[in-house]
Amino acid sequence: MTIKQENLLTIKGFSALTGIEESALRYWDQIGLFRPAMRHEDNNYRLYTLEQLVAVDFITVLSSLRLPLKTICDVRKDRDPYKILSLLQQHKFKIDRELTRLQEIYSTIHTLECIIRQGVEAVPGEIGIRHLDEMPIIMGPKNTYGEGELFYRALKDYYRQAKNNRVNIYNPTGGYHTSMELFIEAPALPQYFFSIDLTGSGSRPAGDYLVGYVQGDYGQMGGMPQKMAAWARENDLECEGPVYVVYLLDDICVPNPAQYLAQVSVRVRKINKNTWHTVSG
Amino acid sequence: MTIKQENLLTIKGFSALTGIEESALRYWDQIGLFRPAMRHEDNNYRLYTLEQLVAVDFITVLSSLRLPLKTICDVRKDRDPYKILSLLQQHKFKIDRELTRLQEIYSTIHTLECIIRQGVEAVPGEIGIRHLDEMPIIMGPKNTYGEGELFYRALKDYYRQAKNNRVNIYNPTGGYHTSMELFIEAPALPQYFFSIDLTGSGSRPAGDYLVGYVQGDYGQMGGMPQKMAAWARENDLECEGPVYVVYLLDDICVPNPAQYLAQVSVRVRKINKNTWHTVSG
DNA sequence: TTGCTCCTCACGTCACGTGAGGTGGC
DNA sequence: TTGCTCCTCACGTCACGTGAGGTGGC
Repeated sequence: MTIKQENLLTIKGFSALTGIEESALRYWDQIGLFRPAMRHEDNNYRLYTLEQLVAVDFITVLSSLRLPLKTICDVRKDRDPYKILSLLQQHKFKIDRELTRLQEIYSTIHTLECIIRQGVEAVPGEIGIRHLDEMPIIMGPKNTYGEGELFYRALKDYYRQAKNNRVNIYNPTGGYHTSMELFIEAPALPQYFFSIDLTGSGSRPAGDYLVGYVQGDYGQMGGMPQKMAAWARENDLECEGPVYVVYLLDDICVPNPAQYLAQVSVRVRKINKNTWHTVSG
Repeated sequence: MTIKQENLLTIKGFSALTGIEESALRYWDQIGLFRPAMRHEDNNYRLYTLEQLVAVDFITVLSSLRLPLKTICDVRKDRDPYKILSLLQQHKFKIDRELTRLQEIYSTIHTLECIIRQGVEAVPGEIGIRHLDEMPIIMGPKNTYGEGELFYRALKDYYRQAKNNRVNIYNPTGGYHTSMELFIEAPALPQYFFSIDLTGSGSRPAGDYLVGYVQGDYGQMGGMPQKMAAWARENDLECEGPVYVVYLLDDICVPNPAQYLAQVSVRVRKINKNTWHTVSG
């Protein structure tokens, strides 16, 4: 099959047809990954043929997943169908892992969006009854506190074990206090930490919660625990089950820790027939 | 909240906890993206706090999709909840596009694997009846040939329109001849080109085909068209419908065009009650 | 003194991107 | 001469990675 001028493409035409930048084509030529079929005798222009499109496709598919050009180069220099098959197999595994990772990140971003949106809607200091949707979580191990200030050691332990258990460390973290009494006693020292994660087996169940919003740095609950307990009593409610603390706004959104915003939530039970005061909006 | 030695992490500890390399942490410090909470008074060591884990998470999530560190830097310098929300929104779009792209590549690789596997199993020169599964394809426009050697112009047109129509150009391409007669007449000039693509609306239907395997460069069919026609006649078969030519082995797998391998397939119909000779294996 | 962790500074890497200065045919 | 496409060569870029040479406390 003789090659005629008509079937030859200059670098510009070949670039337009493949979508590969001219600079990339020159670089590929330089490192020996992919060379033009020939050079023009007079002006040394690079001349490509249409058959070469197949090779370009192959290179772009492999490099699309950050396979180093050096590796692609080696593969192409000494290729046979079996080598290519095994390479493609490995590549499929890589793509699978990448897909999983991206889906995790997507889910994390989605969770983060929901949390921040709640954060911008919340009024600091407000206390009331609110319906909360189910929030899937992954619980960490029980925290052990010895002397004061060991909150951070517990958090460190939590992060460490999360990494060991391959829990997605990017997910927002919350504090879990086993009861309102313990929360009042030590509002900065939760008995557990948890990650908000769609794949979590645990959850904060959907339902009506007594919810309070507190502005301030991590663990700075001000008088919120007492205020919430008082609010419950005044409304003939009894707190039951655990207290969840989730930071809706933190370093991600606001540079100043004094403007962090936490959501405190705990389930309540009527203890007589008075009506509830419900927060509007 | 006073910071005690106990809550401070040296670069090694912080690196271990976050999984970020020490060199990356130093680089982030250098460009002002993420600085340690303080330096040790005596030895100038970088000292990180556990609160800083949140910021690291945020940075890694954003940079995981190749958002430039400069952009992340700018965002963090002047952040508020609404800006972060809009950034996350954009980021979700980016992830969506990336997911789609990866799924396309996965599917292309899968198709390529199937084709190459058929290529290594095929015996060059062999002709016989074979069951072929359905092959989804996207047809290109009708090729127009004027004078000789215009095969490449047609292929170029096909690629161009494929790009314009956002057909995944990475997919293996085949030739489509509208009838056995036309294939015999001009075996190197198919009336159409097509892409093998799972999302294609067209297809080569599943069924028993008369299949021939030809070794050689693109369009070099040797005597295969005539041989297949003869084979059909000898076995009291009549070719019907289009002839598909797919290169199972080409530049991707073998460096020498003389060793390319094409599969030619065409549907056949019995014209009397003689039994068929079926290829083994 | 040895071993360890940290420091800064400089240079390398990867896959190009971007001029700078020059060529060749209309 | 002008405009256009191509060339080579050199240097820049991005996000680090990798020593080289030095410090500080046990």
